[in-house]
Amino acid sequence: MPVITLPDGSQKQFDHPVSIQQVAESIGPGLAKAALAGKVSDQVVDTSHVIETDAAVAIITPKDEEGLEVLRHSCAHLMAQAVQELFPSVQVTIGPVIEDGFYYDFAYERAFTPEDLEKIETRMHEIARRDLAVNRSVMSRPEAVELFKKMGEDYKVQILESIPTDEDLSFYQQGDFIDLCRGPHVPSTGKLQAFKLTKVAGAYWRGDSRNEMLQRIYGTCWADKKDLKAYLYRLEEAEKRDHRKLGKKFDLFHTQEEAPGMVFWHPNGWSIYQVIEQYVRRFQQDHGYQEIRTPQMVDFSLWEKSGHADKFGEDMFAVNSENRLYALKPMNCPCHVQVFNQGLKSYRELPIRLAEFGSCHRNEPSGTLQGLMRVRQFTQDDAHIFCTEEQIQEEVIKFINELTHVYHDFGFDEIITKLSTRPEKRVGLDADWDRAEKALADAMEAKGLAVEIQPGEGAFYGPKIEFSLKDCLGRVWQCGTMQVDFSMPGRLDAQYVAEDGSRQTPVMLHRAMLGSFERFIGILIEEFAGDLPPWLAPVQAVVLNITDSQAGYCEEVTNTLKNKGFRVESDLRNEKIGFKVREHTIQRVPYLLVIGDREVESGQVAVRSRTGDDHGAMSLAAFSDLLGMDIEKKGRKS
RNA sequence: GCUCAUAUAGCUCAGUCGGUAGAGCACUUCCUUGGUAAGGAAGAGGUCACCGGUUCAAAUCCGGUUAUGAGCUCCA
Repeated sequence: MPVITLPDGSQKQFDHPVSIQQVAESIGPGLAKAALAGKVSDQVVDTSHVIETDAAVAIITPKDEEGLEVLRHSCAHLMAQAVQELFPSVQVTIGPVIEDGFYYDFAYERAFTPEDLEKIETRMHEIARRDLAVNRSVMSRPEAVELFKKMGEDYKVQILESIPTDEDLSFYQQGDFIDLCRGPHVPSTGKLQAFKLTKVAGAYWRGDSRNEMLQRIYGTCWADKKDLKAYLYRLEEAEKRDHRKLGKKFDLFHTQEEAPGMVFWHPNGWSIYQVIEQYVRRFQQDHGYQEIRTPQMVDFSLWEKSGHADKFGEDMFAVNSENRLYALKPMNCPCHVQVFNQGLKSYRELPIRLAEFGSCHRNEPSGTLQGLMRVRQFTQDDAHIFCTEEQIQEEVIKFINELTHVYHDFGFDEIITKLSTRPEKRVGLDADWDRAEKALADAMEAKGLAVEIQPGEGAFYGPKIEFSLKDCLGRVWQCGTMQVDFSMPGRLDAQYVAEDGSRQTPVMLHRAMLGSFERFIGILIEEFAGDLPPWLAPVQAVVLNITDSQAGYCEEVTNTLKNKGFRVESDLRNEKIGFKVREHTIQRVPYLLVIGDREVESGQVAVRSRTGDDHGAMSLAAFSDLLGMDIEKKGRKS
């Protein structure tokens, strides 16, 4: 005789065991129709789940986050069923829910084409209209193995074999389609209405590149058609902010076939780059760093000594000259150790913080290149901090403070922070790894950051904190990093004289705030959709004349502002003012200064912003203050 | 690196059944001197990514290469 407690606190008593569906019906027909699943003591279950004892129960509908997940998961099954109906020889593997949708991996003798996707989607709608009941059943492992062997589903058999023998397995069947699945699922296929298949791509079986490649079909699924439409619209809008598109539109940079993964910066793009570099240079000077510059390429033996040749030798650009093998530096650390090694260092000097805007080359696999986000030549705002073990935590906390400040100046408040721990292939003693990981975790905790661990994702020489940002499509890119390294200083013979006169090996902290200028600028462009704040904008204001007669005054105004350090241009073309306003507005120039006879006479400028706001006529001094204040604010959202 | 897709004028794109390429914008010249998101006219501009094959004939069909895009793997 279960007593059901609902989320609003009300209770219902039943004199027999009840299913979630029955509970929903007892509340109302609308809810019964909308019910996708239930929640019993925080566990999501099918609507057919029967409750026998007192419990807290919630009915899950498409409006709930969990409901959406159930829909998406069921949609993956719906797709698998459609694919098997259309392509009977296909083998199904796995089909999980992802952000905004789902995918399912299939093994098939050929790749699916865009036309196949259309057919599959059409078939999915047909199956949904059949409104097949989705039934859960339980089998023992041997039964399940036999079933899938009979069906010729070799991949499913492999999955089953990796599940412990004693566990009972749940299955979901809709029509002729049956799949191994933990569930829960919608009660019937008719609940699936608003979905769309978005793309097909290859994916390795079990995520291992040594395995065969499967066909992965991605789809999206929503509570209703309105939400689906809104999602597709959001995607379209996001694509308009793509830094590669905006890079062309604003004439920032280009790449070309002769230099894959390397950037040709145009004047506008280089202006952004320079402003950022000067900002970071100044910031680091103010925070105890010394800037250095090290060679672009060094003898291969140094990379052998540092351990990089061993792990990344293939991915370095080699330069063979006069019978000597060099490598373009793929990173700056070994070079920084060389600078540290010059002269005898005392413990009194530590920490020593050496910074370099280091240009690096890495021969990244061709398929991984992506706009400015993943390139073969990039420049890091790199620095290495040589310190004692006792100083690690303080330095890490100092760095987190600095990074947060800098990101805030660029308008980023949402930083994804993760701790990556020891990988399988690594150098150094486990005891060192223990201490290094702890030092980073402790510093994160001290700064109130959630310590989310990515096991095995650390560098081969040490663990790291990763600071990541999202691009316009929500893809996460690592930017900042803080890495503890107990091994490289020793390998490269770095030493200092300790208090007791003994020689000690310093700890080296590798850190970058922005990561690479290329990636950071790419994200910056997408974050602001090209509307860069005035302190970063390549051109901060354009001075426009109405007719030729004001040309002289316009140039005077432009020069005055340039002399104050602003980035200002004049546009004296023989075009109508509306045309010029439109052009520079599209180019997202923060301010337009319009000058006609009225302004010449009063010695003022008429100020208009790129948002279309009319600031009216003002003196040049007043405009300088206005722009100056904007620049002072940086990217901060006021 | 792997799977799939794509590559036509500076940019965005069209190009049917295989018959030597087209639009808008941008560019150049001329007219226009106009007060806050497109004034008008004329002109120039392409070895259809590259290499090879099929064909009387290839932007178009086939193969390869390169680059780009999406996803996977990787990422010091």
